[in-house]
Amino acid sequence: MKIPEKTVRRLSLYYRCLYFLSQQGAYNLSSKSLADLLELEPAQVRKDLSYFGQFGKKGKGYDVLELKNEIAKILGLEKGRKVAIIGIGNLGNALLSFKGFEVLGFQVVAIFDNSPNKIGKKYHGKICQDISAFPAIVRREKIDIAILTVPTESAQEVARLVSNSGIKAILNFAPAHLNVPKGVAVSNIDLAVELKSLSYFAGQKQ
Amino acid sequence: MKIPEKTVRRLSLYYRCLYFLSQQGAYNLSSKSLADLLELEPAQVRKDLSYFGQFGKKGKGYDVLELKNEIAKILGLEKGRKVAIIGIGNLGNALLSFKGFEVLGFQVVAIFDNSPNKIGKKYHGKICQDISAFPAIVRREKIDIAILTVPTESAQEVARLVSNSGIKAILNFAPAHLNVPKGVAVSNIDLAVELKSLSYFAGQKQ
DNA sequence: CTTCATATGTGAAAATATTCACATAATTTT
DNA sequence: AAAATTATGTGAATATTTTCACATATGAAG
Repeated sequence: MKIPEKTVRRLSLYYRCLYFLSQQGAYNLSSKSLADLLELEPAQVRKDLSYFGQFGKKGKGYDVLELKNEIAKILGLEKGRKVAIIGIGNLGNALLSFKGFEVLGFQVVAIFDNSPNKIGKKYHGKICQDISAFPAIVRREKIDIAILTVPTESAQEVARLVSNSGIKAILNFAPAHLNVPKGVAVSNIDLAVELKSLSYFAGQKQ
Repeated sequence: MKIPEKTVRRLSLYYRCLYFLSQQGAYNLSSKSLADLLELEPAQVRKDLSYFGQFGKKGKGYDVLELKNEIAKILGLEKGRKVAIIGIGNLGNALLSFKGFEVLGFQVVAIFDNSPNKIGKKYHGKICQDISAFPAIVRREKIDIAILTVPTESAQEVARLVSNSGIKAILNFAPAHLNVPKGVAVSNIDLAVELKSLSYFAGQKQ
């Protein structure tokens, strides 16, 4: 069955809540209490989960830890996804310094650039590789996700290289629409889009 | 009329395309060519624009510069939105070093933190202010948008302070759901959500 | 053991969003 | 100047997503 992308995004949010709740020692919760935390409808939570199975108990609710683990399984988090960062500029470096990857279950196994000044140098303990070695290293290291922090001009070219290397998921920070083959998922993080949307709503509301 | 949020987000994408096209000297385009650039349907483009007026010419298409300016007007970009950054850690600093704000038509007019070590110090030419001065400075500087780069634990508290100061738009980088009064727009940029969604699709596709 | 309260899972209904298809008009071609 | 081509704007149709509402099951209380 085709799962709505919004459902998948909400699963990440559910996971975050369940993670915090489990840390706080909660062991049971209802779709209503989870929904309340995220300002959603209880039915939405139940419908989202129902795409993947039956995880609750009637009259009782969900076991926090169990549901958290089920969602981790659905999202493929228990596999310990391997990530590559391409483009070691300001943003790439900032991401490298981000300690949260491990906690999230992601592992940065390789970093790439095309600048001779950077190739071979160490950044946060990792040696920057030549982007031309990308396809080989993807295969060797079994990389799952590529994070693109390259200049806008080269984003499309790099996206093609990445797709051709067999990567199925790209997180793109460049403000550009990437054309990729069917079967490759692209998420875009675009500060400009967020700010402009907010600008609209700032003018609108009230 | 209530405009779909997805429409507003697409307007930002249209704007970006139009900006590039105008730089390349293009002066006219059809809904089809704009749609092709973003892998959308032409009817989608026309419908999105139709919420705000009639900007095209039958048999001809749209004037690139004119449409770009119309969208800027719709999004409130010609007003030169004023932005504050709250939380001058790694991420806040990285954003401060981002040169793109001005190009986007946004202006960082104030930066805030609550740490005595940071208050009064200069970061990228701007003096870090005490967060407790936020409400007064918002009013004085007429700030439109607050960017939150604070730790997850304090995000909700800061969001409340920000909302109470009359801010109508928040860009939140903390991995937390913010409860804000109706009328305040929140956009979330959450690396974890993006990575987890991609993890799902990386497992799925092919 | 029976009743009451709680809460899931899910078809059906409602609400939203997208796409179709066409009347209309501008432009180009012959 | 007529015909052909192009392309908008928009109601209607379709598709998708969300919400409702209820049958069903569990646990607690009396």
